[in-house]
Amino acid sequence: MNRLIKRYKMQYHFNEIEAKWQKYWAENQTFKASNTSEKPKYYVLDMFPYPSGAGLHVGHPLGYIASDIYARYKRHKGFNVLHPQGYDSFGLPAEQYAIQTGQHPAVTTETNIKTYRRQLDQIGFSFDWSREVRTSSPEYYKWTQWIFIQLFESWYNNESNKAEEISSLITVFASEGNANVNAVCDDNIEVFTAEAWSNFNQKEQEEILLKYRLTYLAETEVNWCPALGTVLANDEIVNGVSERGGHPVLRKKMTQWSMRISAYAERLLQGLDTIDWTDSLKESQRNWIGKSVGASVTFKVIASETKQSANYENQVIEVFTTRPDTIFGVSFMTLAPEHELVSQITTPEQKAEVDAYILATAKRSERDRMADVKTISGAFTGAYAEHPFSKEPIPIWIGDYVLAGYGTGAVMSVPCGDQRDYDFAKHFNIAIPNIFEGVDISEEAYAAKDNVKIANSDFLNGMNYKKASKRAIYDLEQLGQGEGKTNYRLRDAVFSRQRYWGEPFPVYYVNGMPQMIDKAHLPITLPEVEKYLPTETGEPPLGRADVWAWDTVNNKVVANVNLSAVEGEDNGIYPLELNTMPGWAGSSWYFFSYMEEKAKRGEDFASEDALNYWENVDLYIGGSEHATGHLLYSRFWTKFLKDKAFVGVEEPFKKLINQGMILGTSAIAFNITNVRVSKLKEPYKVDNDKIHVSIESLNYGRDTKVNVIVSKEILFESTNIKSSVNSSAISELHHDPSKQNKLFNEILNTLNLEEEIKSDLLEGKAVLTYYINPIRIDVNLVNASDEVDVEKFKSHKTSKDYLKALFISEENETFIVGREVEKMSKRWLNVVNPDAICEQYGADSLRLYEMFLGPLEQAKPWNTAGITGVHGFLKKLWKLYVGENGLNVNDAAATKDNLKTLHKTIKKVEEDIENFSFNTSVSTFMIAVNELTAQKCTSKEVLEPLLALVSPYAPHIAEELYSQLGNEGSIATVAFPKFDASHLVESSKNYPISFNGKMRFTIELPMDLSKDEIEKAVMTNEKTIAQLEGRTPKKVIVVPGKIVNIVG
RNA sequence: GCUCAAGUGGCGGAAUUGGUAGACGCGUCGGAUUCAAAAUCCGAUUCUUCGGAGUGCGGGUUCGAUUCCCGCCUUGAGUACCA
Repeated sequence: MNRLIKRYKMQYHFNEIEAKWQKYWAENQTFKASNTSEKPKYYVLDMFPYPSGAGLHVGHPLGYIASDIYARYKRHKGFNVLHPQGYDSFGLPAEQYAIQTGQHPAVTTETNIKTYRRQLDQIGFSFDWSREVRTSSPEYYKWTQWIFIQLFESWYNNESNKAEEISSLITVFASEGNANVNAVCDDNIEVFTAEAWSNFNQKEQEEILLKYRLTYLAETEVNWCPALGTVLANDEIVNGVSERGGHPVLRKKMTQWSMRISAYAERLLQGLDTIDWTDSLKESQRNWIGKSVGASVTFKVIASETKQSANYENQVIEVFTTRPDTIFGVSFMTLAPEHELVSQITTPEQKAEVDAYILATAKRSERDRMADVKTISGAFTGAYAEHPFSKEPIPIWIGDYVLAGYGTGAVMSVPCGDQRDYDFAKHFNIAIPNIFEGVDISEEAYAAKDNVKIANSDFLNGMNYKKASKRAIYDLEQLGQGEGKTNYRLRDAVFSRQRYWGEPFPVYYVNGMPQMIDKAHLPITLPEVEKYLPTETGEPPLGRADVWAWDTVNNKVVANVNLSAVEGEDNGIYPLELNTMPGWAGSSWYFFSYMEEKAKRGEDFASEDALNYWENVDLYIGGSEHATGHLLYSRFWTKFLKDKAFVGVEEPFKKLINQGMILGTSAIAFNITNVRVSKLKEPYKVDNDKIHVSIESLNYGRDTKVNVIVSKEILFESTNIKSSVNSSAISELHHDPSKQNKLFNEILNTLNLEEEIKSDLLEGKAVLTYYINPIRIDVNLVNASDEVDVEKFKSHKTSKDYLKALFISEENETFIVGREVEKMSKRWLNVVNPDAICEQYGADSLRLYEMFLGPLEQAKPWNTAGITGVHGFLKKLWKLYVGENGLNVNDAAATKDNLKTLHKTIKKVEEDIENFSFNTSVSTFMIAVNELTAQKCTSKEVLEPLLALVSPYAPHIAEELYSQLGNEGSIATVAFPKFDASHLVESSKNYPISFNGKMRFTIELPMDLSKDEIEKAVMTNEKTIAQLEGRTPKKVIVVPGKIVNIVG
């Protein structure tokens, strides 16, 4: 009995060990970061999760494990590490759940967070939970509201190139008007004098200031769905109706808050050069910002020679061009079919054609119009524009290759310099004037800017691109028909949402003008509502709140009944804003909040000391889907906060790594339905594995209700399907009666056919026909060899449709599924939950396996099959330290081989972590343990440092073994072992001997031989002589320490 | 269409500045142990006509190419014909 207990104690009981150390870490606050330290700082951050009701699946922790390894590694390397975690807990799913169930989103969010926390804790992350942040907690969103107010109180000064207090702008307005103000602001602001400013009433002044503020109210076009009472994103709309429910959607103007992110376009672009992000990510931000330098040019619309119409007067078309140097090459204008001028300038003769074209365009998606470059289409409006210099008439066309959403929605078309314009001109027989000296444009346009001189262009003749552009802009300015312009695609970001579960705005309205609530009264907390839907009058859910008015006398939120009912009467109580902030508000600055200890987040969102100490995030890991949303907005807010001296850094994230998606491996079985027997007109023919039949009569009378589920191999053998059936394929198959195999026989038996029909079938006078329909089987019912536990499947909750189905297994009675890699989702029954893995194999196995799957940044399929490999490794590791009779580790001197293995491992693991190549480290550990086991190593001198190497990857087992070696406390801050190259020095080398570059055999030679000595030794070797078969080599290449290559 | 990735055994994937392709793990096969199973351990495992061939395809540079260059093909992700 004692022996059994002892034996039990000596085994690797991961569940006990992991629970023990997780408790230890929590109780001892092992990973609590300090804001004062002698050590250098290092800030490792994950993109915080949205706590959904579904909980974590194995895809979520991938990035967390990687960042945790890095954080733990940095602690071993002597850094003061900040590695916090929190929740992005405002969001749509909680709200939708609330709409369905009436449960308060705060309640479901709290429940979900508990689940997430439990799941995260069981994986053993070294998070400093004392600094947790939740975007939906009032203590946190107080500061989100405060930042919003700061944006409202700021304008962007182009002279100083930063955001400044709005008061400085008011001072300028009062002293000299706005004529000399160089600000980022709305278009079309009227110039006023100081005197005019002081004569404006308060409301007029506020209206003007709003055009300058960094957050402002503006009319924005949105996709309004009246039936759902909400605004939809572009991809929520399919064919003009809502994806959910298919309700009509209309474009509607709404007054919404916007963020003047365009003010920061240039700095957001330039800042990319200073940060260590992947090129592809930087590139997508560059594309999103979309800078192009060129000119804006105004063309007057004129009547053509004969058609005179009043409509044309004073109409102009504004275009933006990056090639003002080619202005004399313009031979037509192209407007987007949606351009507002189209209806006004189209001549009666062209109206029918233009209308038809607009209608046709409206049916095409933007993606469609974009991807299809082969189909050239367009219509002539009948109207003309006047060339600004030559005064020649230029025909105005519409074409769907011009998009309304970009720039002005109009193009000056230069066919000789732009391939799309060229193709369009060719197609519609429009002139293609050549304005390039010595360039042949008979086949295609010449789009290059360099090494070409402009010709046939009046005063631009002989100039290059740069000079001609400059001159053209100068002359356009003289005419008042253009100016040099830098265009950014980046548009101001809409900041209002018609939702409940988001940050309320700290805003109330007096005479329709927004007023900010003073910082002292923040946070303005979410009011209670009885339903989370929009109001019947189309107001956002906050319109349902009864207590949602601002009392400016007592500075508190009061009941709506107190609002002045009578026009003109003012009791100091005003309506509050009904919109809430978008999801990205809270996530645009949370990384600064972590820098301060929770207890000290009162007076400021973080103290100056804390912000100065931690500066910015050293390493940020998250998904690439945030490339142009979160990662751009965070950079914007950081730059703004820097301008206002609230933080000290220009960029939030120094280094950024995207983890790849983990895909699911679906299990696919084949469902056979609609089984019929059909009489044939003439005998079937089989040709190239295809069965040709001519059916005389469908069925022998009836449709059978047989439902057959077939194992993969049986199906492939029995039918002409040769490889995997596409997951969505449904195909009708005629069964080849000559193949009287298991599938055929089993179906036949269940059909209970009359003898006559049966014999017809067997004689080939009739044919068996059925549909094959791939169905998914929950991956948790399938083992590593793709075998399904059929009995379990029949009783599983996902199988109710197949209760009466006939299962046809392989000859050996196993049931095999096909595999298909697709996105991991509930819908495909391929979700693997980390809980089950932690329970069965332990957190250390999960951590190692997620890393072992492949390179962090690549998308990869999850297949539980391989987890036994890493789990086996952990068991071997354990056995290396703990034998059946107790600890195997002693003070024995390390052998040369022991040290070689250890230092080889130190070197590789350190390199791997620095390069974020975690998958290769796991292999390295396996090799090290295999080698040390073979060497029967028991030396503490070797085995203790090995634990520090393993600790970032598999922290629980490392802690346990470290303590079993007699150490006190945690391994977490033990120094990372120092690599000593002297242990890897070899005295001989096993030289690969190649013939014409192909390795044939190896020869062991001392390392200190000279080139000639190596050549001699190799050439006199009998294997070489045998390989040469008497030939004399032309050349012998010797690279000492590397290779010998014999040519000839 | 454009941009960015990526194509290596049955599978996930290794391979330093160009120098032994397929490390490590899974799976499979064979063996040991066991009454049996689990667990564990050992061995084999790119293909091959046994000469060789081979890293998506076709060229090139080189003594030597998974790696560098040119041209293509396929897959994935993003996308906004950016004028």
